[in-house]
Amino acid sequence: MTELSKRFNFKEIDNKWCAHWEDKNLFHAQADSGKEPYTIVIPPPNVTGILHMGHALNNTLQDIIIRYKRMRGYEALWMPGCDHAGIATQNVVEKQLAKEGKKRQDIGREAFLKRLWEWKKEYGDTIIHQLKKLGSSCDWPRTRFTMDDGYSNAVREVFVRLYNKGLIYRGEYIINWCPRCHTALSDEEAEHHETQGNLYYIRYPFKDNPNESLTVATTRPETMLGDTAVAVNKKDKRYKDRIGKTLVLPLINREIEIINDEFVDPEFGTGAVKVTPAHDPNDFEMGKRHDLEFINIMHPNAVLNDQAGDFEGMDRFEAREAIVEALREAKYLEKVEPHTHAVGHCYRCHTVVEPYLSRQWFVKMKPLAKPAIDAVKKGDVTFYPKRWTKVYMNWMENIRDWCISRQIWWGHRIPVWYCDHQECREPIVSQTTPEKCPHCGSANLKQDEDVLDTWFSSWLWPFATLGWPEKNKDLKYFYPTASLFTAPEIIFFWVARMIMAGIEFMGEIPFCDVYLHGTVRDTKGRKMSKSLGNAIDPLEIIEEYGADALRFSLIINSGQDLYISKEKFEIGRNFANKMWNASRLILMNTETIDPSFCLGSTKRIKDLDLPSKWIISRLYSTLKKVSLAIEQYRYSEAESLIHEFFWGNFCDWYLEIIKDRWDDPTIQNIAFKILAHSLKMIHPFMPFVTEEIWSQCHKDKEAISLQPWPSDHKDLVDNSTEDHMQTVIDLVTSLRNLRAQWNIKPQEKIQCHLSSKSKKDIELLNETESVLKNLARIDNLTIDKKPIEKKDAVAVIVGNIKGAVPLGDLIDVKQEKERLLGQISEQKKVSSGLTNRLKNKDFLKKAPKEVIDKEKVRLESIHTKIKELEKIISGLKL
RNA sequence: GGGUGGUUAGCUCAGCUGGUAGAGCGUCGCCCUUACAAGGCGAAUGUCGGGGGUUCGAUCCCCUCACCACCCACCA
Repeated sequence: MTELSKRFNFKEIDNKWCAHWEDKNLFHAQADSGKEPYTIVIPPPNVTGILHMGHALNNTLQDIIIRYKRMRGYEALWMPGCDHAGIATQNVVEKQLAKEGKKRQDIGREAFLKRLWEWKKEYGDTIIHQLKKLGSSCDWPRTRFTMDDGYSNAVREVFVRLYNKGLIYRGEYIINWCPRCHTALSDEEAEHHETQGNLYYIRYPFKDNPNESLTVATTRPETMLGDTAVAVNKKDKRYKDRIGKTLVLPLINREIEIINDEFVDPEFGTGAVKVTPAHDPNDFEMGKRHDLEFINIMHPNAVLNDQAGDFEGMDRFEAREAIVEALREAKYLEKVEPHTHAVGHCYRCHTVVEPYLSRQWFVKMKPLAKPAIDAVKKGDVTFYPKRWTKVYMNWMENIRDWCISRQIWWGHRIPVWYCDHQECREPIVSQTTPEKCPHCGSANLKQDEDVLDTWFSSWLWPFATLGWPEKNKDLKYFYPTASLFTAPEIIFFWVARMIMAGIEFMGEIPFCDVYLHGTVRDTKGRKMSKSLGNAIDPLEIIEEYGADALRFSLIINSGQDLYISKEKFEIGRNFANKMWNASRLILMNTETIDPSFCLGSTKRIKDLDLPSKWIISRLYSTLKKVSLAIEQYRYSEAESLIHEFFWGNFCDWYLEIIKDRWDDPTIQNIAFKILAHSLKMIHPFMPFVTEEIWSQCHKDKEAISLQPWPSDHKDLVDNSTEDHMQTVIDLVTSLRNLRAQWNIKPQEKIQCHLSSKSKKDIELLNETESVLKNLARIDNLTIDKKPIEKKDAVAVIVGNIKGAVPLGDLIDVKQEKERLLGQISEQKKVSSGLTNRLKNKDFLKKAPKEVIDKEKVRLESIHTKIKELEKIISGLKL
């Protein structure tokens, strides 16, 4: 038929099909198709840079299911897009700017945003391009961005709705402040790392008796400058009568009171806590409880301010050392102990965050969390693997309010305006830019400078991408989505919040299944990252091995976390090449293909030879298992099944067996059809090779991407056929082993007599005579019911060929008998154990029915096995 | 401090409801047999982390210990 090149030239093919799919807009899904919808939304990659291996994995998983569902006849929509990634993207552009020696303030908000949009254009396009190279079958014309016009509209709508519902409020609280990014961070954005620090013990002298003092312990001594009390627990006998006394704060001589608070743990440190309400979340709470003064000692860049006395102008860590030194000199420092504790770091720039008092916008989360907890409890949303349910629940049940304002420029500006009139205190919260103040009518309004947390837009992704708040047919048809594929890292950031938003704004969960995949790591188990320099660039792998190889290799390794090195991609490359060459063989030998030929014609099946029946049965049993595995998100297993079938069964055995039978049109048709079905089955995993081969052998047909998934044929799955063929395979293997053991050259043929006691076996041997001859390279094969003499044979197989005993010499019947007797006594032991159990009343009472039935079946099978063995023994001739 | 996952062949991992251990890579033989050397055929290698328990039988279930990894947490 067609001449294909000897090696699979993936570069050419990848590009060809990439372009083809896009030109034909093959993956566009429409609301009025009349089919059942199947929707997934992409976890929008950040426009910070290029795709990494984690994205490759994530998107391959999604592409597999969406291609599969499309072939299954669903109106399959995969919504693509990117996330503006507020702080992250602003950071990279600021870095770029820094190279020119500028700060964002130097060029102003407008110019800075312009640069960000330029960046977004470039990197957004790159990311989409890379997704395409990976083979992702997204609905490209629908591509969305979390800051495009319609989307911004959705964000404002949500803000206004929540505000009006009383779920958004503004307040002064301790938040996580990144002194480098100059912005508030949510609790989730502060990453806690175990850090080696010190516990400093400091003496605070009493006012009325400076010779006496009370010792407090702290990890951040510099915050003492903002202390406005010392707290002890009244249950603590040591300090009970000190409550209410006054201390003098060293270095700055402020008078502070000793207060009682339940929070204090007498066991920790000295049992006395310095209270810094403006610089610690717990102290903040205590400060409110006791009406203490809040003294802010730092500028937003973590440099000490005028409250710091002599230390003004020092950076916080510089000040720490200086203060410790000063305390030491003044003999206030009692001791320093090493102490490891969890310190919060900015998730974007890894700067140590500072608990900082600041006025921010928050979302009240408890009311939103409740229905989202119920949805998971009820099973409306299911996590895969199951264990993540607990992680989700744990967070949701202890959820805290969400700080959503960020002091950066890149993002959705908070839709709040303030009137410059002193009396108009109420902020004006509005969908659209208000003309004038509703209270005083002044047109002098100023919009809030801050922008919203990135996730405040991302959490709307499943419906905002479909046009919400507009009520259109897309939204109605495609929402809710079916499944979400993402990394466990963002279960709180994103997954949980999407569930809450979906229920709150759509009245319905946003997705039914959440599949959390592993993290891609290097072979040492470290996370792949640019900064570590251990990242493997997916594009490089695509260049070197092909997109199919990348996809296949990633998925087959994807049970848990993936430990990836470059060599791991060979398995995919080799498999793609194998498919290519098997197809080449078939295409070279199939001149006369009957287009109406169908594997499923039962009439013909009966007359086929064993290997053909076998490969058809194997195809359909594999197909069934693969479908099930895909539906259950067990993709690596699906690939193993495919690999085993296509390579291990079809190529290694079937194609070898039919090698000299290509002139038979039935054989041609079978081989061709098996290939065609295999291509369909493999297509979701390796779209490029399969598309190319398909196009080579189905010139008149549409792309394989649009072909229906092969239908099930339960009637063609035949276990006994598979068993029989397995017997033949075992026999051939045994004979091959013998050849190897005896050092018989491959070219050399051997003579062989085969014999069996079983009539069925003899039939099987007769039926597969040519297979045996060819594959085991046997000349003069004779099949005899009787054991034969040594001088006539090189290999003798006696007994039931299922447990064939290949021997170079005439079989030692005595030895064989002993072996079998051993087996029998082993089986009898088990049988008596089982019998005892089945008589045991306790067991019968306690065990569930299925267990008892299973044991009964088991016992029965043991009995028949014993009988079989006995039969074989009686048949052994001495 | 709480939680989760892991510990199986030299390496990376399968092993779904308990029944005498599997794959890929690597290693070692023999083959350039015209689909494929990115290939074929064959071989070797495991007290299934330690200890205990349940069972006729445990890699699998229960307890316990050890180690590794990750997540969460306001003990200053």
